Amino acid sequence: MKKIDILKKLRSSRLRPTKQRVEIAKFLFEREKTFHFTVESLNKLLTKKSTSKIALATIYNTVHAFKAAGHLSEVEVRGNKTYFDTNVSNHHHFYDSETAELIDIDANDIVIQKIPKAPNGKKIKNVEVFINLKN
Amino acid sequence: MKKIDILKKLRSSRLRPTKQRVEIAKFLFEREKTFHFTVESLNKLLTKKSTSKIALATIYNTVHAFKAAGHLSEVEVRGNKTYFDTNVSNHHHFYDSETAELIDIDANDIVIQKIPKAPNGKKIKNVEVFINLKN
DNA sequence: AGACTAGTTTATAATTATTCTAAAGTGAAA
DNA sequence: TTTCACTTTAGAATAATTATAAACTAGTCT
Ligand SMILES: [Mn+2]
Ligand SMILES: [Mn+2]
Ligand SMILES: [Zn+2]
Ligand SMILES: [Zn+2]
Repeated sequence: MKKIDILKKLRSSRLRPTKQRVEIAKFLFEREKTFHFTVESLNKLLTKKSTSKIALATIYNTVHAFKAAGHLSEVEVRGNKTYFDTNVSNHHHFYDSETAELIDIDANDIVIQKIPKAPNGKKIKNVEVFINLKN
Repeated sequence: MKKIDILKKLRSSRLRPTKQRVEIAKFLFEREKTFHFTVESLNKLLTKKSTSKIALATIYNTVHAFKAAGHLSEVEVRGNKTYFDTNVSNHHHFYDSETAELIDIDANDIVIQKIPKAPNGKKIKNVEVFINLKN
């Protein structure tokens, strides 16, 4: 994804392409593979990479704005930190608790044969599978 | 589960059956159905139910001790609070984000037909399925 | 360009969940 | 009963996140 696309991406979701947002968006979206991160880890990586430092509150704001715009998804894993995911399609995860690392599993690589019906008055929104790993 | 069993349960895991532990254990384990809770919700329910109040730190200590002893499991759900579960067998969950409620799904009620193999050098510890609900 | 304004960033304070500390209390072994 | 390792407790500390409010800025309007 090139810079012009980053600007389009931001503008199309009514997010002003500020210096900070562009820098964060480039870091997050200009890559081939899915990126899983916490606000803390993103902050560290951005600090290392760039000269201008972005306030932690801005990283929180930006990540939440990107999530609200559908550019990021939130992943639930064990622990008290919130994980985000640049892969916003329906997919699953390996979770390696040794390294606290997530690895994507394509939705097609897991086939569920039997599934219970939703409780009365409720519908199934989506199904998430976590495969916990050990050594 | 009767009181005598509670005492056995505690003693068998080398946990002294103190007044607080017995009270919490009775509240958690003397019930038919699975109970899902956070430390905060447990604290509120215990405060409402009982006359003697138990310190929050004790509830944290006790819940962690019960978990370490295998009497409780921890469930990962969206949100920043840790959820615990009196069902320690391998099972799955519905998650109702409207009510922040978990509902058990028996392991046999979900059959997975196709599953990817674990990354190199890793093994599959277990598979957890979350079925997110909507109205 | 210059002024305007709503949206944004930032440092800092506040909040929430959880863990730590260390002093007082207690179960149970001897 | 005495003893002591284990437990409880109030309160402090830490960690993650959100709120506040003042300063800044992108885009619009002349
Ligand atoms: Mn969580
Ligand atoms: Mn937290
Ligand atoms: Zn992912
Ligand atoms: Zn359960």
